[in-house]
Amino acid sequence: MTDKEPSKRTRRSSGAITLRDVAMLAGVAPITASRAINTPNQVSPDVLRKVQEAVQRTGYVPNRMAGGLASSRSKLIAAVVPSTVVSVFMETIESLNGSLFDAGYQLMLGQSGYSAEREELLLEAIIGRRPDGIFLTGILPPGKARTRLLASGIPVVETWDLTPTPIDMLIGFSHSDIGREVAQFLMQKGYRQFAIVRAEDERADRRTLAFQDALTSRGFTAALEVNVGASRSLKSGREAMARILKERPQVDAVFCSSDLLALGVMTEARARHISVPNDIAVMGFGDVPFVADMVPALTTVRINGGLIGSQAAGFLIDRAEGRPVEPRIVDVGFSIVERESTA
Amino acid sequence: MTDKEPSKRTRRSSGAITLRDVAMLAGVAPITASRAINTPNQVSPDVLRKVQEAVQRTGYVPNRMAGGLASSRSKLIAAVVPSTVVSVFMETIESLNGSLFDAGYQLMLGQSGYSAEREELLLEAIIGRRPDGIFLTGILPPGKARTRLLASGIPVVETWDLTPTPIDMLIGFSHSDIGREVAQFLMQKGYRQFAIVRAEDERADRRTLAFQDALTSRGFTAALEVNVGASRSLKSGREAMARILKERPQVDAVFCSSDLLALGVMTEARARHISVPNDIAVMGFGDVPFVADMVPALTTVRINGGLIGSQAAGFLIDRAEGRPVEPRIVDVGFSIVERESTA
DNA sequence: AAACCCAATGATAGCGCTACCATATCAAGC
DNA sequence: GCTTGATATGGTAGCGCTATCATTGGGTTT
Repeated sequence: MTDKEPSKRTRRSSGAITLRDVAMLAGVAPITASRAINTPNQVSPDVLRKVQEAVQRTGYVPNRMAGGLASSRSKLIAAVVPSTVVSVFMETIESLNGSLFDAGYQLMLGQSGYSAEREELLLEAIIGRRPDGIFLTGILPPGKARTRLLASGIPVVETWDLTPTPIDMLIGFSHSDIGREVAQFLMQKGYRQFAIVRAEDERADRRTLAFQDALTSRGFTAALEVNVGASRSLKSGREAMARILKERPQVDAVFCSSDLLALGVMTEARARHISVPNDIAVMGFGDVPFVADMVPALTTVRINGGLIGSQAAGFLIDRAEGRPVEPRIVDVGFSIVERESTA
Repeated sequence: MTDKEPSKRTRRSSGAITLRDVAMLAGVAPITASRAINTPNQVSPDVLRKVQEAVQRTGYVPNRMAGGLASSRSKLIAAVVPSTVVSVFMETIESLNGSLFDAGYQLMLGQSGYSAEREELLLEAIIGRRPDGIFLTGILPPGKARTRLLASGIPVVETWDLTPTPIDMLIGFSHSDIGREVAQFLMQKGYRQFAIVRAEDERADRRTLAFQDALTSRGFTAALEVNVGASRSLKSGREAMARILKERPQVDAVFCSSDLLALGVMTEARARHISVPNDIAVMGFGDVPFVADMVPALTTVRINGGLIGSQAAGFLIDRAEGRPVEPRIVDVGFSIVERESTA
């Protein structure tokens, strides 16, 4: 019970093994132990061995908070995803996380889509961690958040969209192009009367607009537009289909804002013994894994979400390590996957 | 170009506004500014106002790495989720993240399910951040990782399962109970010949075992078991159904390891003009949002994933803030949601 | 042989914050 | 008046690590 005995765990110290302990055990200075761990080719084989042994023996795990503070490099990347469980983004996040992990970075998750006040808190929480980069699902419109982010100086990738004025870096695709090309695809297939089922969402706006433009500029009647609001559920797809059949029964092709909505449209059609694609064609957006194997298999727009994630990781890591990224805007494009729901 | 001018951004310093800057502007000591920000009721109204003004004017955001290092409290929680995109867990993660955020904690994401070597690296990465708690999707079997985690002293919640020997805290439900109750439910409905479609997964094992036990103990023939391996896709559900129809066409009820597999089974049935539930009943597991609105609507086992997440957040926060958690094992149960796919 | 270089190691001084202890002030209690 | 105690503020010393600048002791070079 003497004070001499250094009883480790005080209120101040966490009591965990530190670099100092390892260095002592290995008989070298702390800084040398640090080098042995972080830049092993800067130390002699002998020192390396001794330090590695000490690490093994003690179970030492470097404290990344301390390291980050000292080096101003947190090795953390923050990702902001919408709060609605949209599995389309999962592929991206997974691939992002995987690529980051391989490079020794960790992912911190933030959810957007609540109140403006919470959005502000989220930004604060993110900046407070001093991440080496920020991944945004979508693009950030001008406003306080954007200004704040810009001021923070942290590298940012916006994704899933294209704009000539990104905050910093951008990896996405053109929603207008999608709207136009889907319209062209359907017209070319011989469909004449269109409907569009869409969520309340700025990107869906642009797809819709381009879709309509392509239609009317070729002399077609504008598509019947059904806005399902915030809910992107299968159920809203069914309800939308019911409305389409009531308001404009002659419709022969429906373009949906998401695969789930398309699934709802097909479900409602089936419930009413309307054949897809014989009576009506259906297209989705997203190409979630299971739509390929449904009956009928869904024709949809495929986005390579994994590519967006890994590419974003690459950009963010490059910037974090001081390498410039050029060009900063990448269009990963999209593809129309033709299956059975369009004949 | 004089050295006198403190040109801020050196290689050493990040150049960002620090607490010191804020304190100077407010005319108080750094420690007082710290209190004004973190424990405002410990300072006078006058000081509070001055500090808040200074924070506003400078756009100061506290550096959480520095704070964490000084206080040994990172306000970080690490969550480990399986790498396969399984949307069942998303609800949990979202709710976990939301609850944590409200309490001022951030979520760090780690993906498991790769190699053992990567698992080790993941654990290292997590411990290196000194999180105040760790959330595990599933339970951790005895082994190096478990030992390591235990040794780290970090509070851990395991979830989605029940075991009498958790690492620390546990929030889950009994897979055996599910297998048994589903069997009882189906038997009581009058079904006689069963099949079970399952993924290669230890938890599915236990559901299957209990399902079979319940069957045979009541004198029924054991269910035909189709193991779809690691792939939980709709496609494997279809293939499984094809096998069932070939190997044991008299089957009148199929219990699936996931809703997606059930969807596959129903899809294959429909493709072959076999009616669900008239010719064959189908049950899923998970109750993902859209299965309620399909035709026929899927009877399934519902897990309250959101509850698991918020409950876990509560536990972790309590422990992080020094409050004991008792009891440490919580069974959140499950419910069988009866819909149209079982008549 | 003097000058130089380079690889390996170490000492020092922070990074930006908070725990801990010290001090100052003032009202209440006797 | 003097102790007591509560409240408000400040000083100091780290948290565990790395940037930066020495220092050492061989080799090379001409």
